[in-house]
Amino acid sequence: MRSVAETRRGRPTMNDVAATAGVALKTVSRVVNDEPGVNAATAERVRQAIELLGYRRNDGARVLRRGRTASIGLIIEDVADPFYSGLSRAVEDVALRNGSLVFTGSSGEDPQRERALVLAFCARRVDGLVIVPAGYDHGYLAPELAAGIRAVFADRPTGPTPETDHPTGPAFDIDRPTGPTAEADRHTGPAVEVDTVLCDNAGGAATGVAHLIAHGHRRIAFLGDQAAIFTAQERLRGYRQALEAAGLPYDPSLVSMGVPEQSRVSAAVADALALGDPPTALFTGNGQLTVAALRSLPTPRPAIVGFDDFELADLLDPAITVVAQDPIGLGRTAAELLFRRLAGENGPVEHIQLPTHLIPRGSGELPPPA
Amino acid sequence: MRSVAETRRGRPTMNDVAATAGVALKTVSRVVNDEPGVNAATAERVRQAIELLGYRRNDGARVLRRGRTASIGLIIEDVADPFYSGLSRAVEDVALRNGSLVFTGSSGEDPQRERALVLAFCARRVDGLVIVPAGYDHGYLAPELAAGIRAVFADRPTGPTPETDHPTGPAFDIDRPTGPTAEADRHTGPAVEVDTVLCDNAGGAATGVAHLIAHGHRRIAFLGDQAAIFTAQERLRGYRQALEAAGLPYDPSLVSMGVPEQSRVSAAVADALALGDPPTALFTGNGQLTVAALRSLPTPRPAIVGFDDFELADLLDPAITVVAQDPIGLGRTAAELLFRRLAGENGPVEHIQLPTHLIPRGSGELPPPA
DNA sequence: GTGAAAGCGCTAACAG
DNA sequence: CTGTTAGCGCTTTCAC
Repeated sequence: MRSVAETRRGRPTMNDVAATAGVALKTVSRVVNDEPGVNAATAERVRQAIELLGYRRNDGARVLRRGRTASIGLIIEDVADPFYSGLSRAVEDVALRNGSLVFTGSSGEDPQRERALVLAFCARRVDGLVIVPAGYDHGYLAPELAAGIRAVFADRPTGPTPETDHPTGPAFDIDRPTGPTAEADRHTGPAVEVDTVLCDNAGGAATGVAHLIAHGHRRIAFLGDQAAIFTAQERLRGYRQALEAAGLPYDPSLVSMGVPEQSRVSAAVADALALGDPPTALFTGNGQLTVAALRSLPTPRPAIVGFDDFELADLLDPAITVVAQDPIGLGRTAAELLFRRLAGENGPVEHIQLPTHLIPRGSGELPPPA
Repeated sequence: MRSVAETRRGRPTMNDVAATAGVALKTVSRVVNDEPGVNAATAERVRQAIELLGYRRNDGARVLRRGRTASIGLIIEDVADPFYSGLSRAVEDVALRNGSLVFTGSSGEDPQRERALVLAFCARRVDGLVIVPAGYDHGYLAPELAAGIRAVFADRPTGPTPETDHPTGPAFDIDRPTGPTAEADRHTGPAVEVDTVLCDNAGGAATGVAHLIAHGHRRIAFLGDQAAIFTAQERLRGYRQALEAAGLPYDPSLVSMGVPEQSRVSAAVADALALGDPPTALFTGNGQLTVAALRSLPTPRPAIVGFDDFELADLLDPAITVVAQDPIGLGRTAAELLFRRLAGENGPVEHIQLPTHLIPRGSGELPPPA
């Protein structure tokens, strides 16, 4: 046995500390982990050796022995998106409160990358996962779940895409079917049953559209995210529900689904306004789309209501009426559910839905042009 | 030796796979790691066993054996702040490209939490760290650095705060000395020498203030973040440089440093405008402060230039002139430097400075009232 | 109170 | 091409 850490390369180990303090390995372990049953003087000697050597416990080795890693994985679409960064922060806070560290990864709406990240996290033996899924097929999760890794889906569910239930019909801008979400991602593995925390996408969108209808609009354009994304589908569904409830026809030429890029949005807006019977109001399906639409619309802008609140919505002129969801609540709820599961709560699978609320600020209360 | 995984609790191990496939442990290891020198048929048999058992390599054990964890830690102030979320995403992308995973933690400007997070990451034996420091004293890092963990500081440096070199004097709003950054955080440990990537805070602020001066302003208020924060100090320094270069006096009653909360900012703005000789223009020290100031200022707003670009700055009326820094560039540069270090590049400590640039949009070109 | 031995799941270094 | 042995740094079990 080597006497002092100097001899070794790399970090000092418990063995080094033990040798320096002149005690057995196990005693060091007891001190490091605050286990009872160590003589105060001995403990002090050990602490000095720890200080001297700059020893720090190797949690990797500890984990290997104990099983639990005290870390969770978080997969979102993009940390840089304010919606997900709020969610992230909430998850992180809950994790910290539960003594857990967080691995974060951005899928960028790519199911392959989502899968790779999840599996990488699982290989690190995270205790659990909070996933905002990019794809629908999570068969790859089955062995992990079977092995005891807990997962909670946030913002979007897993399972068969409801897409086919709500055909969007021809749109005034063609959706790109080439997005990464579109390929090879339908039911190729066993379905997984997991806890889910969503917000009321359809209800929120219906509320927003009904608000425009209440202010006299009868032709309302809908600008949505890629049709393959669950929330985009649900919000479109809400739009249709609101129209139907008001006895208004559904006109596919008023609907555009696709990537939330400025160029696409500008084109979609231009196309809509060029229609023979143009819309007098616009409902946008998420924060990015709202902002992009604002950049595209001629001034004075027509009436607009957006899904998602965003910073400065209140400072624009007119201020922007939005259907706000609660990304922090979403993250917190999902993470808390995860930690309850990890703590041993083994009830049936939960599906939680969070409410949205309309914030009237001006842009949604504009009347149609006379 | 147990024959099949069924007998065991938890996940199957290489041993289980070996038993199932009827080969030795090492052969499984070779297959799992794509090492050469395995008979195709044998490899296939192993792969089938892997599939059958749902085996997934335990990277924790692998790490224990190999030393490198293929993970890095990222400590920022708050993921939910757009500046840091952009930086995060950039770090994450570089890490992914280098086959590494990212632990993320938000310090919330609390040096204690920063320290706790860093040490937790180190206990997990991350290979390296990208740190946006909340405090100045990083003596606690010394043993980790000595043990071979590499660290790069981003956005802010370590070491003695330059605060005393640039006294702010009395301010029109009193800075809260109670912030977590203020306490017990000065030079209590050995100084550490680490790579640093900053942006040109002083130069950027000077450019912004000079821009206002060029448009005829002679009394310009400065609204900064907490005086203990490096970037806040540097930007104030730039403000003073610009005044000096223009032969304008420095008037402490025009300067307010403190937390970027709406209530404080509103009070600061009100106080400034209530002065006998009020400012005709405002320079704000970061994105949060700019937004809070916009909410506080009477309309029509006086001239304003903000440090940091922000979404929708171009959509306000007038659009907001800003000194833009590049959070993505900051994150990318820091992460790339870190991975170069991890790859063995052992040159002298680097201190990289990234440029800022002025984006004139209208608010900074307003003349003083006649 | 303290310690010795075994082993978590894997890879490195050698055999065969 | 395949297998055996040792041991990464720690915790667990049980003996002293």
